[in-house]
Amino acid sequence: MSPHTSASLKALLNKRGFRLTPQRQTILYVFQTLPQGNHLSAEDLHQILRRQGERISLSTVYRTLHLMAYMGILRELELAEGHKHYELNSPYTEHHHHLVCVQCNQTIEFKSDLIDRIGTRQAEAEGYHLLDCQLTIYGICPEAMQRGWSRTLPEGWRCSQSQQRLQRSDRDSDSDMASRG
Amino acid sequence: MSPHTSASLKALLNKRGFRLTPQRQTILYVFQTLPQGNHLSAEDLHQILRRQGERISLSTVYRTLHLMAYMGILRELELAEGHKHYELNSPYTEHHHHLVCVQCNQTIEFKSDLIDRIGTRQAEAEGYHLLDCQLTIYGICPEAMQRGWSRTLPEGWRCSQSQQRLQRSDRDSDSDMASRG
DNA sequence: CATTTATTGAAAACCATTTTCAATAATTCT
DNA sequence: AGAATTATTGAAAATGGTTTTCAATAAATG
Ligand SMILES: [Mn+2]
Ligand SMILES: [Mn+2]
Ligand SMILES: [Zn+2]
Ligand SMILES: [Zn+2]
Repeated sequence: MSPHTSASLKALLNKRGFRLTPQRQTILYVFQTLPQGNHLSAEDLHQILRRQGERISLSTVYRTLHLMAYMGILRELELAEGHKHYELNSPYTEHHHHLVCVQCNQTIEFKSDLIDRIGTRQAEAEGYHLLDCQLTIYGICPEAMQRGWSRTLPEGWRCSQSQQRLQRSDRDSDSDMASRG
Repeated sequence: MSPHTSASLKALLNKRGFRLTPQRQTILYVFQTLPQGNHLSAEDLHQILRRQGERISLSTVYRTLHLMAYMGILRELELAEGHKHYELNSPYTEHHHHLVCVQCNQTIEFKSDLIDRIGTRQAEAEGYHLLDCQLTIYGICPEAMQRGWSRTLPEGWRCSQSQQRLQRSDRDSDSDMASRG
């Protein structure tokens, strides 16, 4: 599907009583020209904007992200600890899922119609109006493992979600765990 | 698989240099006796504890949640805006996924070996050490829709993530959007 | 062009979570 | 068992991402 033009964005906004502002146009443009596979936090976006000479306040960045996620233009993702990430939503970008390293936050995208179908079916089955479905796989990337990241999980464990940030006292055995995401 | 006893928990902790404390035992017990399908935030857990007469500080609650998630005893979930939720992890609870209403936060669990298999395969394919994979489906529950929650997404849209909390000014058309998760 | 009212930026407020630090207590070591 | 070691705790302060406030500005509408 074709990306939004100023006109189509304006129409979309006005239809709901919102207004087209230069700030919103600029922010959408950042996402539209962002290489596939990039995911921006509010702070990321704010940095990019000021690097481009735009002077859009952080408040407006947050407000615009919310607005566009609400309108379905952006998709909100929980990829890292502490802050959300955003990307263009389908159908402007193909719907996909994420595999993310809890150590270094490297993120790999992958598609799966099967998962999308399961998500759709499940929502239907419960009478829900589907908004989004995202399979997020958490793991440790090969590089992080080489870098000495070990996790001996209790025997029998099949799937266990990791956590950064334990107490300071963990420097010995799991030294890099204390690092911030 | 059998749940943790004080002894097995102690062994698990000591193996990594952690210690068994009454607080940790108590917190694990709360999760073990929690009805399937319940998901606790740090604050939830803290409330339950003090209702039970236990006087465990909120700091310790947070620390214990992190520790147990790190050890794979608990699973960390992103079900609502603003705070994480925790539940017993597999294999003590069967691995499953979630369908959640972005309006009222009602959460429905469902199993899917197919998804688990896709997650496992995908992690393997990239050489990742798998920690967890969770399909989270966001939608609007039937009750919320009846309650007048509408969302006309742009035509062609297939999957779009919703957002609470827009500007104050949205009271008119989407009045209940401003409510907190 | 005038009117209405959504939007913006700057600063302050918020609030879930984390950290600090001194006191306490679980483990380990005689 | 008792002493030594050091992980853990609670209370309070700090943090940091996000939200709100509010007066000024500027889209939209007619
Ligand atoms: Mn993506
Ligand atoms: Mn669950
Ligand atoms: Zn990594
Ligand atoms: Zn609902």
